[in-house]
Amino acid sequence: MGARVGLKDVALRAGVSVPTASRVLSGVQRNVDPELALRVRNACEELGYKVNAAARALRLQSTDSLALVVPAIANAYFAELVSAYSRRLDLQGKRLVTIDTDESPEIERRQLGAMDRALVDAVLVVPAAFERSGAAITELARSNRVVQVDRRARGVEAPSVRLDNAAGVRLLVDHLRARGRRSILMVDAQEDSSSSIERTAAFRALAGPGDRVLEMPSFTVASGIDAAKLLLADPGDTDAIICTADTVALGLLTALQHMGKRVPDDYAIASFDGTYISDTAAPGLTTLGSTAGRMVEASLALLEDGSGDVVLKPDLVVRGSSG
Amino acid sequence: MGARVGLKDVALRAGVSVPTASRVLSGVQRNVDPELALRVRNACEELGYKVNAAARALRLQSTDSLALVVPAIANAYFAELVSAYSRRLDLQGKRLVTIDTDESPEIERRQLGAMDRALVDAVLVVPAAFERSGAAITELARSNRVVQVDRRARGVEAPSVRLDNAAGVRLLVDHLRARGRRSILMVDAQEDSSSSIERTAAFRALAGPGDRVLEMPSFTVASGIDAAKLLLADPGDTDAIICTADTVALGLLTALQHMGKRVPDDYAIASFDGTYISDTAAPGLTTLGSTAGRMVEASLALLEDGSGDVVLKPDLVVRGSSG
DNA sequence: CATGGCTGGGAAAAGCATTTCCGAACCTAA
DNA sequence: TTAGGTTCGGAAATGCTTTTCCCAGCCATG
Repeated sequence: MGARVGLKDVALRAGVSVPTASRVLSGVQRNVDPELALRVRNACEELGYKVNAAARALRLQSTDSLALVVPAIANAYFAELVSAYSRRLDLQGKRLVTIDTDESPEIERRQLGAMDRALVDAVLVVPAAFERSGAAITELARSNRVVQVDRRARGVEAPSVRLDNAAGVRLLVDHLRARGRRSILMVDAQEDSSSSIERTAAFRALAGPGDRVLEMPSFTVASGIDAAKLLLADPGDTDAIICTADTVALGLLTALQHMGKRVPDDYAIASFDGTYISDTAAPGLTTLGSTAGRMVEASLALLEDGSGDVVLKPDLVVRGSSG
Repeated sequence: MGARVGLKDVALRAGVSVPTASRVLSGVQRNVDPELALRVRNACEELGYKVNAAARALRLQSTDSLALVVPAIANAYFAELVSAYSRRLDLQGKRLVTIDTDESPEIERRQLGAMDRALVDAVLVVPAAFERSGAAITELARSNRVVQVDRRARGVEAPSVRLDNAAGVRLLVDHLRARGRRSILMVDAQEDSSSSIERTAAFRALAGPGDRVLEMPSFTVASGIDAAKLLLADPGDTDAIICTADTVALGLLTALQHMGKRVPDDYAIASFDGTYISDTAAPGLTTLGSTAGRMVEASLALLEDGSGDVVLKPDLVVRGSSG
């Protein structure tokens, strides 16, 4: 709405030159008479002037915003990641724009393709798939700074921050075995993602004869409920469960309880993300600690200094679900 | 990274003029020789050309993206709203950027202030607070198209889409009373928001002597758990509970069950949002049906045609939690 | 052969803010 | 009074794409 007002309109109204008005508004190359500065600011107010972000971005080759591309905002783990970035960047006076790819490499490709260096200064991306996300990310990395967060994609040069998933699996498996569990079921989802690939591979490497893996379609509470039904339909010797996401663990936990099973007595449960869910479930979920804060810091540092991968060591948070 | 390649570099390499290259890439004002078009496209490929979004936005006065400003992405209700918009706009070839204000009018003000017409074509905003969000939204509406979604702010002219909260409250209260419940507790949060104001007001207008309202700080599972503790510390005659958010209802439901109460026998529970949570909880939560889809459609229609408010009629979805 | 109708090229403007260059004006200190 | 410093204004360049204007070819049809 409204007649577009440009900086020259402001300058005209304030009775100053355009360079002077610009000096007043956008920092300082030279001192400006406070009287003139006031007139400029008043003129802005009266005319409702807002700097044109596109023109500014074009000239400055920078916006003060970063993009965060996540596969599923409805997953509590990513929602917490978004919040962590958002709060952190707000403190720096930067903005975060979040984009949801719905775990689809096609949507991801379209979104990344539209995101060149002009709209955001950098892109933090959680690749949807290990195999099929690489091309679009590599392409984007030609024209923009990119950091892969939490997951990565094959063949991409852009730096990454991620959890040491193998170490995480080891921590959980060792913990459950130390609690006397003999037969562990890993409930995973989104098996195309790098984190799932790493976790299931690590689990299989450690697994004994009674251990098995169950793949679900998505990281949702509903998947957890379905997993509980599948488990009880074919219980085997299973006495412990590792979920690769808190949302799945929550569904599994409540479904098992409603089907008359006791946790941790009948089934010990442990999970990966350390979201609010693990704290609020009853009993509390044994998980790996939340890495959101460290991921945020590490990825922002990578944006500054450049290359290399950061692999975060997990730590174990023991709660009631594992006995 | 890489030397910036502009359209003129592409034109040079393809051996055509800049206008011709532009014609090939960005639609059609005139027919172009297929042979030339191919040369242009090859040149783009070889040079890794990406159109500069800032320059394009500056010239065209439009980007193909909308902003959605939500108060708390971690709230399942808003997460589902984000997903719904995201999928819907992807079909139209548009992009959605999501911004989280953490329920803070200050963060909201900063974010909205930076969002002028150049970066996004329109802004869909869920105002954090009824009283304190108005100024920033009105200001933004001077230079950009704005629609208020789900909540609204006092004194803002921008059109809005929202639920008929009074009707929703009536539906839930009547349902619980029809099930024989005499004494209803409404558990609310984020009381500064317009939806909370409307819901609590409608509830108080219908309330009898045994009915009461409990205000919690946030729409989280943790708040639901805390509410359960508060309730059991002062049970009164309460035999039914209305939660103004599914996340709160989930925490409340599981906490009550773990404290030895039966749902719906001891407490009937009903909730507002119709998120996946209401489906997956056990027992299922009686709620109002999800309005995400209708909100998305109505708000996008408002962006096209202009003004007026849309108030959506709620419908009741009965599940096990209310008996 | 001539007139239209296409299509491509070159030049240029528009979109808007930022920044530099230089000249003009003014003030202070020697 | 003069040399030196400070500050503002005007003009112009830069960032890049899109679009218009007009001219020059080329083919086809009358």
